[in-house]
Amino acid sequence: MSVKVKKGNKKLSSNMEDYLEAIAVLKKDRGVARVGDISRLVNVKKPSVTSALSVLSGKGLVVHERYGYVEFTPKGKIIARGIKKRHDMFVRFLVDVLGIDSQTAAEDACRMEHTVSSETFENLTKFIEFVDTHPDGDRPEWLKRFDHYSKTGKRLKCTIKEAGRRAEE
Amino acid sequence: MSVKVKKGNKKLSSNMEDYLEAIAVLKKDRGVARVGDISRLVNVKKPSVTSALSVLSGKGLVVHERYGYVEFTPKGKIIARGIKKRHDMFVRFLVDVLGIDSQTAAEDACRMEHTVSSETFENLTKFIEFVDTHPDGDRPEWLKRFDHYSKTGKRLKCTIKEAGRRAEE
DNA sequence: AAGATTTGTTAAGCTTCTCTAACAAAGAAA
DNA sequence: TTTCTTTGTTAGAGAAGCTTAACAAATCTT
Repeated sequence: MSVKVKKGNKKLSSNMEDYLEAIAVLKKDRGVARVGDISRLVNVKKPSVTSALSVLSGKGLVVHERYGYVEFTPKGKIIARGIKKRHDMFVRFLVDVLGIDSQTAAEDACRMEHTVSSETFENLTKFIEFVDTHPDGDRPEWLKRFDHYSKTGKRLKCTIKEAGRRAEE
Repeated sequence: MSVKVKKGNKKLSSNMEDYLEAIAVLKKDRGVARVGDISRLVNVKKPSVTSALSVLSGKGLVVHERYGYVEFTPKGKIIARGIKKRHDMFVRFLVDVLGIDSQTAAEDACRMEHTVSSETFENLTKFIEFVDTHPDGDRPEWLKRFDHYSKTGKRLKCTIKEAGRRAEE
């Protein structure tokens, strides 16, 4: 016989993901997460936070007693960690590869992080790893070429060093 | 003295962008866009399309008379073109760079395309250009290295040709 | 042309998420 | 402790978008 209780096992909306993420950030930065801080971070009014918390609570992701701090359940903590991972990954891609300024990157990441399939997430992660763990020097040669292409619209046919020498002429 | 008519100049919601995009696709593929086809493409019921069309109509982006085909206004056509550009660019990135299968890439692109800032869009466009207009051969050497890294988790320290030779051993 | 089928619209209602206004609890200060 | 201030909650309402059910127009068939 089937269970009647709402399981709340559906996928989270991106709004709810935002709340979870904000809570994670606050707990990390200040130790505790309070309604007012969440509302500031997510950029909504406090009543919206209260109602979001009751939703998340219903899904078994946070614990929140009236007028108290917000805590994660173990399940909530795991999900929040996953969200943060995706977020950071996007920021890294936008900043490290595309050269977006970190302010804009953070904003874009906040929106993009809710939309990717796990395939894309995985491959993008690998891509960033590939870039960031590059052996020779901080930044791969080809990315330096991209930087140049991005700035000037022109391809470098030679190495950066040669280009540097030329530029000095 | 200020105009009282609703100008409808606000930014489009991503839902409305989806409708515009669907209309563009249909007009391109079949010459005309009808409510039923749009509803299938966007994956909503027909009444949702009808009401979306009245919104888009109110914003001066489409023309739609009862029981008739849907047409773009000049303004609508321009906007739809922009949306399609972003969409295609994402698909190219996901497929050409990350190696996502085109089915998943299309789905992801549909969601991601609504979320990027113009900075990110521009830089991502440049990045794709940089990749796709690579001079020597179809695919840049470093991307081949990424493909390998992605598949095996191991970096190639040598050229692909050498790796190929090794693999044959 | 008459009826049957397909296609589109209207009406009404639900869900999610937001807001403002008003109130209640907690904490700080007197 | 009584009052003031800050913080949080409740209630009520509204925007967007979606759905189903019922109806109307258009099109196809014969």
